[in-house]
Amino acid sequence: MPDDIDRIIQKSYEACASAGVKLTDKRKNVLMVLLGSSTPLSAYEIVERYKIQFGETLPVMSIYRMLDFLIQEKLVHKLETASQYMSCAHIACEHQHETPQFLICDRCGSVKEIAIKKHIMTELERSIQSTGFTLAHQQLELHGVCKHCQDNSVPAN
Amino acid sequence: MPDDIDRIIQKSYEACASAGVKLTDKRKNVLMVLLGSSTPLSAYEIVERYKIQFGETLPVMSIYRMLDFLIQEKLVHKLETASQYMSCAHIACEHQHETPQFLICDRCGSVKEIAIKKHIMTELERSIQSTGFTLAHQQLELHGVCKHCQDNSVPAN
DNA sequence: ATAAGATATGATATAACATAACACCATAAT
DNA sequence: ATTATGGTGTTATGTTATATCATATCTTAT
Repeated sequence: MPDDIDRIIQKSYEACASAGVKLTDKRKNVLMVLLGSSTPLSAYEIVERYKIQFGETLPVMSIYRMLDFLIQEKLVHKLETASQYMSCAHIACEHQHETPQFLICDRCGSVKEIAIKKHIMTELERSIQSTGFTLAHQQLELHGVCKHCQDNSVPAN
Repeated sequence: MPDDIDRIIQKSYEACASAGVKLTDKRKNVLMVLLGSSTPLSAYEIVERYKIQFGETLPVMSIYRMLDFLIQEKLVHKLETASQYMSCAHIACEHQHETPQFLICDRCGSVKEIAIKKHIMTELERSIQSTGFTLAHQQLELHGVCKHCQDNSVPAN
C-alpha cells in the first residue's frame, strides 16, 4: 500500500491535465482501488472492490474502458501473463519512466515492479535487433517466488 | 514450417520414451498441427485445424490436456501473453534447452523463438536476486514488429 | 441559456479462453 | 482374469475480454 495516496492522486491529476485528458471521479476511484491493493487485480476483482469501497456497482465493460485509459496515461500497468492490472509504482517519482520489469510471485501473487538495468536492456535490444525485430511494449514479466514466500514456505495458489 | 517434421516427430517419440510417458496418436497429431503452423495457435484454433487435418473433432478439453502433456515434455511452449501455443523450435536440436525468448510480432502474429544470451540471462538473474526473488519459469516474451512486417507495412491485426 | 457535438458511462449480449468433475474404455501389472 | 492406471470423452461452469448500441454529461459556439 503506497505511503501517500493523496500525493499520487495529485500527481495523476497533473499528468492527465498536461496530457489534455481528464481523470474523472470514476477513473480516479479505479486507480484508488489499485493503489489500495497489495496485489494486482483482475477487472472483475476491481468491480468487487469498487463496490465495497465506493458503494457502486460498475459494469465490467466500464472498468475495462477506465483501465484502458489509465494504461494509456501510464498510471496503470497490465500484467499480460496474469491478466491483471496494477498501479504504476512510479507515478509520484520524478525520474523518467524506464522499461518496467515485473517480478511476479506465483505463490502469493504479489508483484514487485523494478526498473530493468539500462545496459541489460540495451544488450537485450541489441541481440534482438540482429534478427531484424523491433521491440514495442518493452515490458518484462518474470515469474518466481518472492522472498517472503521462500522464508515462509507459503503453498502455491 | 519445419524442414523435416518426420524427424522432429521421431525425436519427440524418443524424448517421451526416455521420460517413460507415451506420445499417443492424438498427442502426436496435436503436435503435428502446431508444427504445421507458421504462427502460434489457440486451443480452439487447434480444434479447427485438427478437424481439417485429421477429420476428427476433439473436445477442447482434450486439447488442453494434450497441450499440458506436450508442455510438460517440453515439446510445446505456451505464450502467456497471447494465450497461444507453439511447438518448441528445438525439439530436434542436440544442444541443451536454454531459456527461451519469444519475439512476437504484433502485426502478423508470427513468433520467433531465440535463445537468450547466457550472459544477459545471468545479469538479469543477478539483478533480480538482489531483491530476494527467485526466478521460476524463465521465459521472456517480447512484443514488437518483425522484419517482414516492417518492410511491408502490414497493418496491425 | 441553449443547441450541437464530443466524451464518458451504462446495459446487454456474446466471444474467447480455461478448468472442474465425473464417466468410460483400453492397456499394463499383478 | 482382475485390478489399477492413464488417456479420452462429456457436460457444466468459471474467467477474461470485446462488440454494440443507448444514455448521460460536459464543452463550446452562438
